[in-house]
Amino acid sequence: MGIYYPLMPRAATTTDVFNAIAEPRRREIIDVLADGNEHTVGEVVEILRIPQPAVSKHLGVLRKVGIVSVTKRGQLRLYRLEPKELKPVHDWLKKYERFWAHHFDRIKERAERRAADRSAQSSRLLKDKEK
Amino acid sequence: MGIYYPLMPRAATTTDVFNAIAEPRRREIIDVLADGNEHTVGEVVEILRIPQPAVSKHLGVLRKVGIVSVTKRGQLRLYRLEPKELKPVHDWLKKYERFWAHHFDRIKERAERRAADRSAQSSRLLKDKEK
DNA sequence: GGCATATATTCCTATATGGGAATATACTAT
DNA sequence: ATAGTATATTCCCATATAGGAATATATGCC
Repeated sequence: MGIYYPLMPRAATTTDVFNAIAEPRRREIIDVLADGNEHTVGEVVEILRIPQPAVSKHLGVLRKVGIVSVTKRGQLRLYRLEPKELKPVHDWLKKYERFWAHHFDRIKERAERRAADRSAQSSRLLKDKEK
Repeated sequence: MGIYYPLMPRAATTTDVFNAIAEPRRREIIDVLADGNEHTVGEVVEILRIPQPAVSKHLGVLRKVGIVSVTKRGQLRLYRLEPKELKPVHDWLKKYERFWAHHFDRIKERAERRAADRSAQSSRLLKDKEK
């Protein structure tokens, strides 16, 4: 008896692309595959100087999420980037692009004006507050 | 005695922007702040229907990373998005944009593919040499 | 002062790491 | 078969959650 409380600890790295690319080494691996060609585990190991088991594990995470695909050739595993899987991240960021893309447009200007107004107002409100 | 082996478990969510935005609820919070205006914790709570302590904690993470800034006004905390902090993610993704952005630009794609082939070839040559 | 409101913090716990070391598996060549 | 190479998997463990509940810390109002 008793109520079942479903806990939600930190999400698995294989949950989605956002979690998968949070790990720096995985981003490095992705960067190695960025040329669009297939690369063996050994190549990644040699380029990044990361222990082979670590590379295999990270590639496993990327594969589960779909960011990379694998092809067997003999004893080799040829990993290839599936860049379209990164698009959701880019799409989410699209909304914020404008904030740093155009430094001279009205957005920043308006934000600064608002901040100035509020600053004046809150100084007034918060005046004689001391303890 | 024995050697001290520094372990490196999963990085903290406050390590960098990539880790901070891996959590879906934090992205939702960011989206609420996306209008560029200041929002109180209560507003976020009401909009997203997330328990207040959870919102405060998530905002704390975002603040540590610098994605949001806070201003006190009375008992209120006014949170504001600092979108420029998201730029590193966008910059990293820039490299992959071409894979989904220009589906009709065959010329550019082929040129890049050829360049990639060349680079891969020289990598392989280098590797064989070391062996 | 006394009380309500807004927000932050603490305590708890199940879960998921990422790295190292060792081992297993699969394939190749002789 | 035997040995060697390429890659994956397993075991172990210190660390960091995210959520819920309860509590603490302001601050505002009368």
